[in-house]
Amino acid sequence: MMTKPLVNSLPDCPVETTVLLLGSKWNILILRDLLQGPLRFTELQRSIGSISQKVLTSKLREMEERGIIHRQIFPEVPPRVEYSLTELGLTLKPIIDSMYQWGEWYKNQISYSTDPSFPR
Amino acid sequence: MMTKPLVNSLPDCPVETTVLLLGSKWNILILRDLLQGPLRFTELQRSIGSISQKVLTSKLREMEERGIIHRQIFPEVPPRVEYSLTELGLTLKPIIDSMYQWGEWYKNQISYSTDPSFPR
DNA sequence: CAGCATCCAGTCGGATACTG
DNA sequence: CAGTATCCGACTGGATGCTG
Repeated sequence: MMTKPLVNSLPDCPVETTVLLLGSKWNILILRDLLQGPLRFTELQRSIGSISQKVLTSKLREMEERGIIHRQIFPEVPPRVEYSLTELGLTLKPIIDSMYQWGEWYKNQISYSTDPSFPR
Repeated sequence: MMTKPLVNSLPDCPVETTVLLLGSKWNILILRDLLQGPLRFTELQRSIGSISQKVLTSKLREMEERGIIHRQIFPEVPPRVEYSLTELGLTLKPIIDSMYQWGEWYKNQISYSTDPSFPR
């Protein structure tokens, strides 16, 4: 299951390690979408919403190298490629979940506090 | 407690909202360190380890604007400034915790799998 | 469809010098 | 100590055109 590590020597701090492996905001959004199940390239691009083809490709390659996602090629015409999470990728679910929960809570706070009928 | 929102309209997706508010890797490391208690500017810079003064300043201002951290100035000579988490900042703890746990687990996996005596 | 190659603007972030 | 100001190189990421 485990492929090559991110760098030769990981940071001492576990949080820093995680941040390093997660990478950018794009990687997190890809992760979020693939947690719902496998997706094709174009589907992923659409579900993320605003990512360019070039960036999506490079982030997918990066995550594949790190053993987070799996790339399945179906030799058809037209070509079909499906991306899915590896076992390792799935282990990141709790992090995405905690982000989801916080984001939901935060958005509620915001909408309450900007609601004119918000109690004082 | 709640200050001005990050943007006028937050993304629909809670995960994306969280990612946006967290910002960069630097913000996360600042958060990690301030979860241990208030720190002065130089202490923070040292505990993060490799951040330049310019970046640290800008990230602190950004997080202050978003209501995540509090900046306390003590009118002394030499000047003293302490940074701490706000109530809102503290609510992010579960996210950092989940990152910590995952990172720790991951580092263990790596070290086992590269250990020559790793059982087959 | 799922890319790769190229160009190019904008941002990030380090280094350095200076200040209340 | 805790910054601000400036310069500048490196990286990020969008747009466009082409391909198996």
